[in-house]
Amino acid sequence: MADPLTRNQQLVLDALSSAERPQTAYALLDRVRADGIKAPPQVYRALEKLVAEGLAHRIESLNAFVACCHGHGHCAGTVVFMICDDCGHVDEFVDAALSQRIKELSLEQNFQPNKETLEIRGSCAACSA
Amino acid sequence: MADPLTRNQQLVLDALSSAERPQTAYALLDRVRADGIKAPPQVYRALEKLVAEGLAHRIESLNAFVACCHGHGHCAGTVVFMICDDCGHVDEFVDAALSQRIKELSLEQNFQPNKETLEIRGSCAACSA
DNA sequence: CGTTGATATGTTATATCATAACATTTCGAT
DNA sequence: ATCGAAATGTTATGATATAACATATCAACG
Repeated sequence: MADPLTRNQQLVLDALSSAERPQTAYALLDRVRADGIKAPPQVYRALEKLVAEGLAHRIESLNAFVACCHGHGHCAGTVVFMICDDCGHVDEFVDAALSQRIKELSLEQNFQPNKETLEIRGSCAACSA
Repeated sequence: MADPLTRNQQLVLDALSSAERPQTAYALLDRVRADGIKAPPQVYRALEKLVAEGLAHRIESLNAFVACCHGHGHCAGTVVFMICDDCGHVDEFVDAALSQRIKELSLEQNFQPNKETLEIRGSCAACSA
C-alpha cells in the first residue's frame, strides 16, 4: 500500500518537513542540491510520489507544496488550507460538515468528484491581531 | 464602482465568454491577436481587471480563466467550481450552507479570510454516465 | 485651449514553474 | 546470474507569469 520512500523522495520530504512555509519545487531543489539532487525532474518526481501517498500536498494558489501535517496516509475528507498572506504560514484542517456538504453538492449535480482543492487566503490570527 | 471596460479588457472578456472551457492567458492571447493584442502582459493586465471586477475567475488548479457565469458583479459567498477532467466543462455555483461553514471555520481560527478557492475536479454527469 | 496627472497600452526581456525524452542505474524476484 | 520494473540522472524545452520602461490616451482643471 504505502511503498517505502526512496532516497530522493525522503530527501525532498525532509526538506519540505523542515520548512516553515510552502516551498516551490525550485526552492526545494535548492535545499537538496547539497545532497546531490541536480535537476527539476528529480524533485517533481519525488513530489508526485509524496502527494500520491498523502505525505505532501500541493497548494494550487501558490504553485507550492507543504508536508501533510498528519505525517502519514490520506486524510478523511476535503482538506482545507488556511494560508496567511502576511507570514506565509499554512494550517491544514479537515472539517466533517464541510466535507459532507461538498459531497452532497457533487451528488446533487451527478458529479463524480476525484479531487477537491479548498484554499482560504487571508491573515492568520497572529498577523491580523 | 464598476468601471467601464477598456478596449483590451473587452476584447479579452469577449474571447473568454465565447470559449467553451477555461482558457489560459496564452490561449486567450492567440484568440485576440487578430484584434491587435500582441504580448502576454496585455492579456494578464486585462485579466487582472476582469477578475477584480468579478467578471472572470481564475481556476487555480488549471492556471486558466473562465468568464463569470453571472455576467456581472461579485458573487455572494464562496464560489465553487466543478471541473470535468474529461470534457473540460466547468460549472460555477454558490452554496449558502457551504459558504457559511467556511466563514465559521475561519472565525473559529480567528482567521481573516480574503479570498477562497474551491475547485472540485472529476467527471461531470454527462461524462460519467 | 493647453497643461497636467492618472491610467492604460505597447514592447522587450526575463523570471518562474513544469515536463518530454532518453540514457543509465538500482534492485528485487525468479 | 539474469531479467524486468522502477527509479534516477541529464539535457533540453515548453508553459506560465511578471519586471521594467517607453508611449499614448483622456478626463479634470486653470
